[in-house]
Amino acid sequence: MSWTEERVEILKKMWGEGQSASQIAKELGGVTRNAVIGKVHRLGLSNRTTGAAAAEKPKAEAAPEKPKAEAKPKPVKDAPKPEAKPEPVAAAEPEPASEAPVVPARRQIIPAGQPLPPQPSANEISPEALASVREVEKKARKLSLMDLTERTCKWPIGDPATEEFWFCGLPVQAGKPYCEAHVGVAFQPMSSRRDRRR
DNA sequence: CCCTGATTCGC
DNA sequence: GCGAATCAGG
Repeated sequence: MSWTEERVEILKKMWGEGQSASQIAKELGGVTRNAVIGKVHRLGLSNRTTGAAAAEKPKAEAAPEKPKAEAKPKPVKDAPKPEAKPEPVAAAEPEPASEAPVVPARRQIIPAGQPLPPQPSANEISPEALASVREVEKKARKLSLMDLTERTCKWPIGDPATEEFWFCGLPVQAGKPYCEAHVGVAFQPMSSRRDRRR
């Protein structure tokens, strides 16, 4: 495979979207992530960070010193990875944009945007699934956030505010973000939409 | 061990 | 220009 304009366009687009080199390579096919990264660099569109420092590396090269790699200024902060998430946010306020003259005595608004983990609300989940979940949690690999990958169950266990918190980490079910047991409770049969009495 | 990007260097 | 090998790191 060669870098046709078309393929380069895809590369640029995906890289711009924050896709990883491996993902791009997968998409393009016929190339490895190394090839993608190499191309990215040759195209000069590496630093994906926003206001990344541009000018740098005033490194002087003249001394026949050791070709040992040194000085690797990498201010690149980890960009938030938009992984597959249950998208919690929903309410979209038009916001008249008019500023409030006086701050209300109290704010009754609870800070929204809570990435509340999809905890199994003790709803009507098949007792079977619940059982397997409890079982699975015993076997959880107890992975930290860093250890999560595309193929590790991302089901949170415990309270994030305590030491008692980790992720399941078992092998995920193809495609899904969770292991089989957790997929069972995460994606409900769509039947339990009991209308709440009001 | 899984993954990420960065760099080097023979081709 | 290309990309495998390697490096450095989460």
